[in-house]
Amino acid sequence: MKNKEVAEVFYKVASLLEIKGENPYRIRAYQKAAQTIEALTKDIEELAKKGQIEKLPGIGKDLAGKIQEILKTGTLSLYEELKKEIPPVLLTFLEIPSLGPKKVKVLYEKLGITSLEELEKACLEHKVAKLPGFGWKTEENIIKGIKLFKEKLGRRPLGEVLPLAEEIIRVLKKEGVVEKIAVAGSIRRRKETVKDIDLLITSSNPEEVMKKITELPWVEEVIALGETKTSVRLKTGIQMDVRVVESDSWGAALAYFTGSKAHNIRVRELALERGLKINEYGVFRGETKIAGKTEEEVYASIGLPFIPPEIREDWGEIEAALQGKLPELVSYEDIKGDGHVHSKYSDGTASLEEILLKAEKMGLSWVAVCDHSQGLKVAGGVPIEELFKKKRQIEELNKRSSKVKLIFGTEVDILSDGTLDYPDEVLKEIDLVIAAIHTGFQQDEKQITYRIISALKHPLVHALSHPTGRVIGEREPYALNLQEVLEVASQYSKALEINAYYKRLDLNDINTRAAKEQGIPLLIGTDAHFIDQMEYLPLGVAVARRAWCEKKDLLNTLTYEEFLNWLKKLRNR
DNA sequence: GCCGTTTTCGGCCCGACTGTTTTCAGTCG
Repeated sequence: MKNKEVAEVFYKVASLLEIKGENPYRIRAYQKAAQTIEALTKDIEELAKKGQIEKLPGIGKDLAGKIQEILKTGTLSLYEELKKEIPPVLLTFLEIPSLGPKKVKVLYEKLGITSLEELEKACLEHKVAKLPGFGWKTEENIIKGIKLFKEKLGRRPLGEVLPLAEEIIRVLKKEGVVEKIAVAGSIRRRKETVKDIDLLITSSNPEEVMKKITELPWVEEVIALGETKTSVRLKTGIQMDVRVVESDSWGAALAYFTGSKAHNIRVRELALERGLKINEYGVFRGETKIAGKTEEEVYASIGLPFIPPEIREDWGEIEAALQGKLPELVSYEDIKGDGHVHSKYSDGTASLEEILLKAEKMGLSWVAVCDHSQGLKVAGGVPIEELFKKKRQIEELNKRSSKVKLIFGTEVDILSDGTLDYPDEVLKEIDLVIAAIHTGFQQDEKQITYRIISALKHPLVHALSHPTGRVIGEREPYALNLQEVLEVASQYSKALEINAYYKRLDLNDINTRAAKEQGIPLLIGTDAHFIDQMEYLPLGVAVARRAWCEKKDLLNTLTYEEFLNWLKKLRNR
């Protein structure tokens, strides 16, 4: 899949054109195309071969040609030309808060700055403040911005920020100054990483709310303080933006601040076609406000059904909504089991009893205990004799437990030659066999793909755990031909895991959607090594929802008996 | 650079806040 590479070139071209001061709509065209390509569930090379790229939204003759060029030559002549004009290091400047394309251009042209160090030095020597459009305040902000950038305070995993946002909401509710309060932005859309916390509030006393916000114990610094909008930086480094609106505008504001930007643009364009104007205050025909109190009302005003936040990405939801073909997304309430947790038998910290108890508290009816296999010594892989002790203990516990059942499973290691870490006569005694790669990450694409495909074809294997091996912000996916893996999984009806651990979320949203489109069964597993990590289950559901999954797409929605049946039937195929 | 039952040219989403200027550009979401 070259999709990511092609999108990356377009994003960079867009940014370079921005610094150059090009036509903003031309820039948007590149950004829009990059987004479209990034979100494709099909291989761009395949589409190109079939001559179908020009059918993609926002991609015309010119961009189609440029995609062909990238696929053919590995780069783009326009991009190479632009790099000669504008040093690509300036692209990193754009990530510094308070610096945008216009200011970066001035810094480069007037002071010849081409590195972060030079920029910092120029600020300290007060050369920057003297530039047109700059001042001492801007200079200060750039110095601060460089510091933040160096600390790499970019996007954080959702699983890290969501609990903080929820805690802040709890505290504000307790203070009693807010009427309605909700989180918006990419957190509400449940994107796997988020840049900031967006809070939306209604209150009869906005000033009081703003004051309370700036006084919260998590706040490090106040960035902006206005009548309806306040931005603060929290001690963890993340930014929080708060908007206070009239309750009459709640729905319009919530829709507006939930985004995504691309989704909002499409919604507004639709509104314009219908002679309406949408902003964060409401939907207007001329001067008359015709909607805004609820999100449902806002969507209805332009003839659309309510679109769930998780799929507001302009990945086809507008078209689906117009045709009445929106999916009925799976919900957390549909989930009956966790497909992958670890116990003390391997490197987990919880006993089987504790897992059972936790599952009951969470309202689950089954949990698959999939410990590591014998060879994975660093993760306390379970020797064969121990395995059967575990099996007996699970049977005992299941007899006594009526509400929750444990499933005897393993996360068997796929060895570097593609064979499995338990012999077949052992594997066939295990009710759920999930295969995974834990070693040899450096192997080339051919070998890793071969290993995974061999495992998927193995008649005793049910599923593949954390299929791409990525760890958010820490480790890239291993070299893998995912397209081939999907084809084999589909052909053999094997399940792919949505690993719900907050740093993995693997498969991710786009890949999950590709799997779903090929009819591949999906299994959410928290991969919990500590008992509380089972609470990451909703993050897995969020990935599934972002991938347009319905109840039928997830094995987790099956009852205990139904799931056991599925496991058995797969082996009898 | 894309796009089209008002169109093949002239549009292209919308507003808050800051900082630098004295009426608005730049940044951000």
